[in-house]
Amino acid sequence: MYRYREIYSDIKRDILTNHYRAGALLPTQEILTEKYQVSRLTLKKSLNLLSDEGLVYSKQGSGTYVRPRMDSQSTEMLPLDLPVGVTYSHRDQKISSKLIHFNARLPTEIEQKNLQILSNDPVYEIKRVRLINKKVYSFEHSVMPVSIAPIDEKVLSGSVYDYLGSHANLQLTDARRVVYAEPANKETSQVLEVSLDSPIFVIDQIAYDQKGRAFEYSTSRFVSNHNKFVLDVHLNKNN
Amino acid sequence: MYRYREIYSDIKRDILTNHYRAGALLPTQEILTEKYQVSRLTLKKSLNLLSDEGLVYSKQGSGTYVRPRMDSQSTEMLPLDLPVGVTYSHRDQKISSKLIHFNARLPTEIEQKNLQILSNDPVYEIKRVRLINKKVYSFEHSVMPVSIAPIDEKVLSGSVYDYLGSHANLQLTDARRVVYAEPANKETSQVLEVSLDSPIFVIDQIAYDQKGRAFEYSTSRFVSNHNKFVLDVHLNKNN
DNA sequence: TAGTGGTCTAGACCACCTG
DNA sequence: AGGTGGTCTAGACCACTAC
Repeated sequence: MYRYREIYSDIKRDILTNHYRAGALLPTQEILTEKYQVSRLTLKKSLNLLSDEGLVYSKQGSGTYVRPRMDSQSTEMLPLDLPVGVTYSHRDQKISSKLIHFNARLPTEIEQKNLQILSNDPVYEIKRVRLINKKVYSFEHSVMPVSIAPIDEKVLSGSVYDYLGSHANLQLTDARRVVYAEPANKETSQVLEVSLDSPIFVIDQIAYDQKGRAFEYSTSRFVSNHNKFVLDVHLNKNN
Repeated sequence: MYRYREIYSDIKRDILTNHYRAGALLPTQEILTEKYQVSRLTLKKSLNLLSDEGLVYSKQGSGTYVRPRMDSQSTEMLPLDLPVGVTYSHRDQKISSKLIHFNARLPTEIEQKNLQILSNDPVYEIKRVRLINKKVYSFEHSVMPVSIAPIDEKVLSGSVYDYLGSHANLQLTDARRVVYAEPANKETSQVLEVSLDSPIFVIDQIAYDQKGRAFEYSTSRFVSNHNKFVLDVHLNKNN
């Protein structure tokens, strides 16, 4: 592994274990370069990572300070800046999927636009209910160009992202998410087992792979109040 | 201005104006260092900024590629990773506030925890309706320690963040946001002029200043469907 | 005035991709 | 094997803060 990553992890651990106290000054960059036996630039790269994460902030001419830590996020909340795929979020829980609908068809105009495909490029349409410990969790409607990779019902019982990673050398690296609230329609209320018109939290997502191709357009619906999403925002990045 | 920022802007402009086409290779770092007459490290810093923004991606041993551009976001959507303050989002629209409630009191337990204050540190409690072009837009309930800065009704007619920036040398640099959907209660439905139990999009926010102090705890409620929020996610940062 | 962080250089070596 | 990007160094100068 890289040196600046090691140093980053080392200092981060020292902060999280209160070895460096909140609000206190970190040692000067000169002292830290001696401690870790690296050049100042390498050390600075480590500090920049910490700064991007919001753990420290530097003031020119003064020093680098440890930020008071935000409360660690409650386990009930899911990070909004990670894949919606339940697989990644609840590692110790039993995730399963129930396939509601699976077929191929031609794309709608909106889908053509979002997936950057032509009107005669076929797409898969998939509707799944996601369950955690056999309890209904979300209702996911996704559309994927057939040209990306062949899909069958077996794949859909697990994580599609994992499958695409190992079989199509395709990784989710960027996503545009649009979030909003809406009343449950008939289908949603049935599937999520809530009453009609009750508030639903919706995440629309366009997923892009490492080369910037849009490969999935999906809408995920969550029962309100059961599910909250957390997002840590860092403005004023040094860059 | 810094050199790496200039180069970053220059290349970004070239990408956005299609001077460098989507999917195409950028010139090699060596050629670019000659073009801009800088060291490779400086150039690399510029490319890293572009990479963090998702405009390009680099493959070791191969080159740096221009990512196909995502659709520019619709004007109807507000970015979720910028201050909720309407002021920043709708620059060309007429923003106003209607003060519903303003007082000082002692904090609840939750507020003590979120704002990292003691039970006898007084807080301001503010309820405002935000309007765009005189149309109801959001209902904002915020709590702020009195110790941060003196507030009066005049300040509350404009942007509190602007006021804190100029009068208390305090800048919003980090925030933790929790988003979810809920049914409108009596107060919310009255203020936002919607029916009881209709879906409301909620953003809870803890705002931190440049030194990591929590200075505001707020809940903003938006009428569903009128308001959608967009978030661009970039995973796999090089770091 | 002294000390600190921010930027920048020229050059080196390594890891990876493509012929 | 050659070319590319990723990392790292030692040293320099500048900008800002604090005293």
